[in-house]
Amino acid sequence: MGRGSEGGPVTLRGIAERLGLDVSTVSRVLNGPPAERERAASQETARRIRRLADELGYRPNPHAASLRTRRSNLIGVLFPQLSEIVVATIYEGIEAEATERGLSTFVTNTHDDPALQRDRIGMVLARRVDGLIIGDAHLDGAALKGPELRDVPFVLVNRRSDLGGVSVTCDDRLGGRLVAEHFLALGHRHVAVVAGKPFASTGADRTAGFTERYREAGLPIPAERVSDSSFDIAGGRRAALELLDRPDRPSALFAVNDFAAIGVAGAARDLGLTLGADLALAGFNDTPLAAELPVALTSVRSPMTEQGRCAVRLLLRRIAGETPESRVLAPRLMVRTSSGDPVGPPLTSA
Amino acid sequence: MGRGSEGGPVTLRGIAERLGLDVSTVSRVLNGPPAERERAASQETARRIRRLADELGYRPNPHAASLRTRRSNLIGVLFPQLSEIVVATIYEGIEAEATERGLSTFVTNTHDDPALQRDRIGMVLARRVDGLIIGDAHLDGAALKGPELRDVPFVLVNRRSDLGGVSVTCDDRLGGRLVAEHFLALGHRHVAVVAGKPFASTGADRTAGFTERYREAGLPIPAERVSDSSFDIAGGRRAALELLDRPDRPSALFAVNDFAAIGVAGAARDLGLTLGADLALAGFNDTPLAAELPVALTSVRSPMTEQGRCAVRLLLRRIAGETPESRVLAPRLMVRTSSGDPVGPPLTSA
DNA sequence: CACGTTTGCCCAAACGATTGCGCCAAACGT
DNA sequence: ACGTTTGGCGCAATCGTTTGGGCAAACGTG
Repeated sequence: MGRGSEGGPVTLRGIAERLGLDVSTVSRVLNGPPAERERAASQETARRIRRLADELGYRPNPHAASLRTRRSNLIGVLFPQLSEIVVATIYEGIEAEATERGLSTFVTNTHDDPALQRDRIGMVLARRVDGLIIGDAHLDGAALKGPELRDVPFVLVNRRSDLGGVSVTCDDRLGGRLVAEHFLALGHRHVAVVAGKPFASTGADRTAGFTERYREAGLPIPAERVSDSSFDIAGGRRAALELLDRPDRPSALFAVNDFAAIGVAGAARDLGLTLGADLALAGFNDTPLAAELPVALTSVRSPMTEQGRCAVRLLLRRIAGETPESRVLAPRLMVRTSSGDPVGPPLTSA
Repeated sequence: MGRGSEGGPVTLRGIAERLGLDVSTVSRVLNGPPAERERAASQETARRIRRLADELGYRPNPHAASLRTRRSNLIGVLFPQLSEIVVATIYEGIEAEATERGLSTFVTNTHDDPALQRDRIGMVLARRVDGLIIGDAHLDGAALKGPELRDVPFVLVNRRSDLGGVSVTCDDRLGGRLVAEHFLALGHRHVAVVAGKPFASTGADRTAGFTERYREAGLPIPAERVSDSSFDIAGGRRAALELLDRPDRPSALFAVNDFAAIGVAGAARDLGLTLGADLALAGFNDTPLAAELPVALTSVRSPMTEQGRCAVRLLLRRIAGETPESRVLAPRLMVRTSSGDPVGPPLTSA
């Protein structure tokens, strides 16, 4: 960018002047909607414009355009923590789809702190984004109620909210059921859940699906067998110690997240339990790590990149004024060594 | 944003009109540099302006400002892949520091593909960023030579380039030496390296530091004991199989990255080797995972968040026209179970 | 040949801020 | 009493686009 061998800056005006044309003509040819690009000038003129623009390396100034059109082609993306691989992977999908569609993204971490959530929403709105993708929603939708979001399109991703709003999520409830089904088939009667944070629909729904299925099988899971936790290794470890270090130890454990599951695995090892033999374990998300762990981890695969891409597509439709349906993507159970062999006859009541 | 109970849009002009003032006055009071904020209006007027701005929820339009000032307060950030935790963590540092300083970031993945790198540099420049943080540099600096970067400030992070340019990195060479030192102290004569991609200074320098130290100790490492790899689990596994599945198996292995190390661990397991006993292993980056693995991984801790923050600070100085020194942050060796006990007398020639 | 209709362009007004300059009145110095 | 500051503002140009109107010439039609 800069000036093209003098003759004025490389802007529409610069080009227009060199060519003895008006900026409007140049604008229409270079940046106009396809229809206008054709009709705006003669073949010959259009060619000259495009050639010069090319030579000078013209790039439309997005600030000027946004100022005029009130459209920034920018979207804001909120996540609790980008260094979590699940989140990072979803974001990769978002970024890929956004780039393909000519959008740029601002992404920011809110650490699940409601104050930060509001704050960052304010920041991205101040940047005049066209819409938001919210990946850190809490079930109560606290940060979503603010007046700022009244008339800005947004979609939720990964986590839904009880407040409603367009969202794209994995079918977490079904994912939980799949694990329950698997454990039931293996004959596990006493099971427990490392449930994640209660404000996150991911953990809550996975837990709900799992317990629901066990209830249906006539084996309701007592409350003390469901332990909240953070979604990281340390959280899984803590919860596991609580659940496992007691006489009536469950024979199978469902961690709603692979990292929590890794923590569980660590705790199990510390307690002298062998995964797959003394304890069946399943995680969620089928992180690249899962299959590579010393004892390969049974996990529910959820389409993360696709979730991100989908969120962008839905957001674009929202921006266009539509109100698309929320999307729920199908999970798939990946059975591996950690869930071990049957410990008894199948308990599936179906 | 919108209109504040009618009376015009919430812009400087809107506010000025309601107050019977000129936009310039309002601008200076609200957005001017601290010095002007004081002198621009009387205490009383300033108060009225600020009150109304507050009531209406005024937010300066960044597009308008950028158009005028040619300063966008935007920076572009390039990384190979954000779903890699090392990268994601560095980015967290960048994002935090940037936000604190009123900057927003565009971050994008280039997958170490030179074509994509150029492409994305073009994209962020088209967005008129004030500067770039480049986290995907190749040693040959291929993507850095383009004319686009001639007059845009940038700093490298994580990886340096042979072309020079301001960078902030971990002292990777020293990190490699630390591991070598450790292995030597444990008496390992036959060692090997999972070296990462040769175009990344991280892997190259860590490998160089390691081999250098062994050479100094009079135990040069033959070339076939240094195996290139990708930085992920699969890469580590492949390289490890190549290095370990042979009669003259090394007794210690240095993987230049924790994920590669995890891959190595997997391969070792498959070969029936016990980490810490049959094979000493060290990784790099001290990922949160390292300490939590079934066999806790010895790893070199590198200050990742700090690297990100530092990059932003350096970039700001570059933008201000200075030419700060590159920074090299100190690594620290975290010894854990995976490197095991001594296998012989110390070999340290020092 | 008169009369619509394209074609091919130009005019000019936005969009919302920033900033050098100028102006007027009151306060001040001598 | 008369310049000179200084405080407190306003004027107006500018950044680079977009876009609804025009307007003349060329063209098609009857």
